[in-house]
Amino acid sequence: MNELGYTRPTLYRYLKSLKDSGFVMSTRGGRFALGPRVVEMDYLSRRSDPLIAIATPHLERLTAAYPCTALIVRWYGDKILCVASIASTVNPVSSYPRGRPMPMGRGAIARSIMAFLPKQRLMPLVTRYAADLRSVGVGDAPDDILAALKRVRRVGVAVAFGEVTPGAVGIAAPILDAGYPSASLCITIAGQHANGELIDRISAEVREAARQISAAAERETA
Amino acid sequence: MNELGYTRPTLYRYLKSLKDSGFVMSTRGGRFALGPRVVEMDYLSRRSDPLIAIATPHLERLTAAYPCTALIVRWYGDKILCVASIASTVNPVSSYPRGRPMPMGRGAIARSIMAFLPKQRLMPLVTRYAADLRSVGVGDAPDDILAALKRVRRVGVAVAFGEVTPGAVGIAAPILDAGYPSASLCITIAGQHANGELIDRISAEVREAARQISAAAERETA
DNA sequence: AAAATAATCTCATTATAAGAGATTAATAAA
DNA sequence: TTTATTAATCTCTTATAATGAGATTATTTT
Repeated sequence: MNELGYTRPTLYRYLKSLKDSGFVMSTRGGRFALGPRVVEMDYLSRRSDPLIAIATPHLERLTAAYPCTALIVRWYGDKILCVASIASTVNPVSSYPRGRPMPMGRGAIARSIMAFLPKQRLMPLVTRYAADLRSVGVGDAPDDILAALKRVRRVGVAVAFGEVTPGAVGIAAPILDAGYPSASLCITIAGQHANGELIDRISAEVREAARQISAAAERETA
Repeated sequence: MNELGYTRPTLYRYLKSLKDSGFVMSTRGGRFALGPRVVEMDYLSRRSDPLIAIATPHLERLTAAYPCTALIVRWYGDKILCVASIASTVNPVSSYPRGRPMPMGRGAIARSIMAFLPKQRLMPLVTRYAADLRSVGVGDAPDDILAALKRVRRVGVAVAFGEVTPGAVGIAAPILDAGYPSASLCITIAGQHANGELIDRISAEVREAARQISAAAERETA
């Protein structure tokens, strides 16, 4: 009542309706929690997402080849969200399970997507996240940032050192749908394992895997 | 329009509203899919569920000890749903990821819960799922079924051979909240590995783990 | 460039949700 | 066990918001 300003009978009906439809459930002590419908819907979402089906074998292959965490992160226009994640080790340096939001202004994933955005879509983001982008050393002026993103676009992968998780190196390449980024494939490795040669090798693999996923997804949804 | 009988402008608004709130997203070719909000909500649900937090170490311990799949299945009054699942092997005999509904009339999990239900809650289920219960050999008449459930209750675990997944043995014990079953802990092993001695050993572990989870959950939510 | 189709908007009507208050159930105190 | 207190649920009127017909604008297709 305090939070939403509705009266008792109204909230009673809301909660009853949400309970009856399974989106909310009541727990001990008159509390409420998200209900079974949420769990089922995410299951349906996972099962019906062609991107996850296509990408999973690649994530498995990459986590088998390197001690890393492999992620698929979807781009939803204004935010990015991990939708699939596999780790080689039980205690990975970086833990981004499905559903955990990722920052839009920092990290390899965000840059791998921004670098492939058309200028019109990109500029509002550069403005909005200017402080974040500056703080991680991408560039000070908008022109510097744009130049850095142009380099990412040319190379096809973005690399970030501890921008999202301290001590973790992220290597990400965009998954493109009709030329526009719809998601990103990212490999995260522990900073102490990382050296230039390893990063280059993983970068090449990530770029190629993202390319294959893009092509397969495009075939599927065409 | 065919499915729901609404007119075009109404469905346009529905879809727009669902898209704006992120529950639905549009995909290539004018199609729709479940959106980011669903994914985020399931993440919140996982993070805030004390049962999952408490049970996860037990699932990890059990999957490390035996080649099996360990599940936590929540009971929602009228249906049961897997909410947490860990497998020892990459290709487990039985695959029940989070969100996949489980049958209510068959299997160790269903029986482990039904056996601990008060008679008033139990009877409608026995009637509703009589055919299923009969088909898996629990009993023919309601009295036989009740007697079988009473045995489960005395022993504290339910064991089922290939009732849900052919070739899989399920061993389940209820997680009790204030004396009432709220979930079930289940270990699934491949039928060919199973022998009486192993099943007895796992049964004892499952019963004890479920007891510990119940006690810890009760302490948390009291 | 024109035609056809799909997407979005406007507005009057209708249906439905909101809140006030009453009633019933559940819990605590005597 | 009875009474007092609090919480949960229900009923009904009013006000609000959703609906669908049709118009308008955008997007493809020819």
